[in-house]
Amino acid sequence: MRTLTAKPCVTDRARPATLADVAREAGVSIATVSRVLNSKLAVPITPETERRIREASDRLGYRPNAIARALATQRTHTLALFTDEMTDPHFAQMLGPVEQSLRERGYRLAVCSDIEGMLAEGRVDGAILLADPVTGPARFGAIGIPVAYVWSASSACRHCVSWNDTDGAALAVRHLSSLGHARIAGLFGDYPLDGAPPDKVVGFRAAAAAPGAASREWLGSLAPHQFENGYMLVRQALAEKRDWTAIFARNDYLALGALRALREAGVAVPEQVAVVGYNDTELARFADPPLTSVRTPIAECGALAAVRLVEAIESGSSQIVGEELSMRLTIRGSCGAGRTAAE
Amino acid sequence: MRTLTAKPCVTDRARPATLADVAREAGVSIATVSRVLNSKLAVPITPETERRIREASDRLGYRPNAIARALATQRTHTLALFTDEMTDPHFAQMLGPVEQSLRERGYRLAVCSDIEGMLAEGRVDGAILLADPVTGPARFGAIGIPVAYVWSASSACRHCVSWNDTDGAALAVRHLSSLGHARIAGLFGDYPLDGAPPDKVVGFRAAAAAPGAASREWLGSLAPHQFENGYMLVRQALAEKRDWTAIFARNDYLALGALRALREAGVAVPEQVAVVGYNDTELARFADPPLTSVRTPIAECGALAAVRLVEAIESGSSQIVGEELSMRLTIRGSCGAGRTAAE
DNA sequence: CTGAAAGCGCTAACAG
DNA sequence: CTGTTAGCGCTTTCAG
Repeated sequence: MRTLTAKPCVTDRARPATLADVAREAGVSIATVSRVLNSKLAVPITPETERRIREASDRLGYRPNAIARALATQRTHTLALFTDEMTDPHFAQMLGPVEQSLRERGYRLAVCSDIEGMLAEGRVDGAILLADPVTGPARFGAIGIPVAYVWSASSACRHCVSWNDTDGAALAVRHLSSLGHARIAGLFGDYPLDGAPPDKVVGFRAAAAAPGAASREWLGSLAPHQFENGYMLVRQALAEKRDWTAIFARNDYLALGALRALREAGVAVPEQVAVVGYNDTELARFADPPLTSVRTPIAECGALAAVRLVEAIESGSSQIVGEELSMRLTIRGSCGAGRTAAE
Repeated sequence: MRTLTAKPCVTDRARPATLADVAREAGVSIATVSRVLNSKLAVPITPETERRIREASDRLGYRPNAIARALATQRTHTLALFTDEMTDPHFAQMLGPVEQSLRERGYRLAVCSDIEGMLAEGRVDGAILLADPVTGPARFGAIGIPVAYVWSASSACRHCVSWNDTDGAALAVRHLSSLGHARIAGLFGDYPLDGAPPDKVVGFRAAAAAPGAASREWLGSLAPHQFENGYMLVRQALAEKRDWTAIFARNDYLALGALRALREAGVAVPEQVAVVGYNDTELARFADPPLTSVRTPIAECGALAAVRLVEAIESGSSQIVGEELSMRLTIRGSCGAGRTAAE
């Protein structure tokens, strides 16, 4: 019985073949084998020698040992991906693209929720950090390897491939305005009130401050989970006078909670109240009505960060050049676009 | 200004301190440093020597180089996690637990959608494969390192930490039966009709074949995406006589599509038709009505696979001992439990 | 064009 | 109790 993989593996001993094995088999030195098999052939090689080596290599099923190579070259061809939110659907959007982007360039991906260690242990050549580039350095310490932050940034910053939540919120609000909504509620739920307000709040306020507009914000934590919290906050708001016609939610969970509260109260979406969410997760797509949601370019940012990091590493520079990718709005049923003349 | 991380890093040179640096600084041999810092102190050390070494180590901010250690010990302390479905919410359930489980044991996680290479390059000590243990070996070839499959298996198999989709489907159907449903539809959508039917279909058929019961199956691909397909299939079924009172869907996407079609047709869930999904993803939790869904223990399987793999690696055995974890049903509103006397 | 030899940073006998 | 000495498997001068 043959195995179905291509790799011939005549020698079935446990230990995989090494350069020395191939060299012995081909009757040449280990240096020559290394040149033929791994260097870019900057050095000329006799065709006959090369043939013998390749044959021997195939026969033994030789595969270079990445660890040994890494030790010799001081390059692991591995990047770390750090996040606190391993199970967040927003994060899930980027994992695949990052891994693929790296693989295409001959790199591998190590994911970790504990970046300290990883970085100092020489296991990776660089790191993609899903973390705030402002507070990150204090948290991760001086990192000896190139890093790329992937995060929302109000202004493009040097090591960061970013999107802009201020823009994102404004995009949503302007869209609602263009649909005729003048009284828009911001559903923000719970966030630390000390310190500067989050970007989304800033963007919301700026865009909702248009002439003739009246905005309000729903804050606080009525329930531990975002969905329930959104539900409770909107329910509470519905108990009062409904002098608002649209809701902008800080994320899809809150928006879904709002949708639930509205339906329960018999308020039609989008006819009576329009709703826009944030992050454009799968939840938005399958909500009923389908949720219009602000789409962050997190996947594209991740892939771009990966590319930039590889470039930086291979060019020997210790910093990546940042870039801000633009936000988009995924329009579905919950905002009522397509039902009015506007936009 | 001080950095906020604990690691003192007095020497700000680019290259991190090595064992040799510490040895020189402490005036001892490199072997002694290695003993003090890394071995389990099986060998007794003079307290004074140890103190000097630890001081020197701290002063230089020494961190052992994982690559060099891996080369010397032939152990990378890294496991690979392979999956084809990097962005699947079902997969997302396991990523966090696996990473954490490994981290607690001093291992790291490399995710990859291309396992070949990874395995042969000596980068990892073992691999968790989200793949069918029956077809996997042919696909991945003879793998030289311990692997743990994580998958649904009809019968417990040696290298597999599994759950059982046959049981899962039966669990859902029996639950519906216990609620009084005798005519249950299986919403399976598209699956290859050559070869043996999928476990869920088998489980459905077995459980739905109870005396007095009448089951039917909705198959086919009316739309490319599962959600739309579920929607279309149910819509089509609704156009005919509705002689069924419950739907068991092969996954949450299909179930959500069903929910949409039912609502659109004015059929009340769960009053007129009960619906049960599969995988218990976030989508189920936030559906309206909240979707009762079969919960696979994929996260627990992943974590257990990680543990077993570490055990196998550290005990030198090349195979893990498999185990089957049991299925559960997460009961929410869509099945109508709690509204009837039954169960 | 090819081989010998010196590491990469660390571990693990083996002496002393 | 501590130091010396081989490697782990590969890359990379430097000779020839």
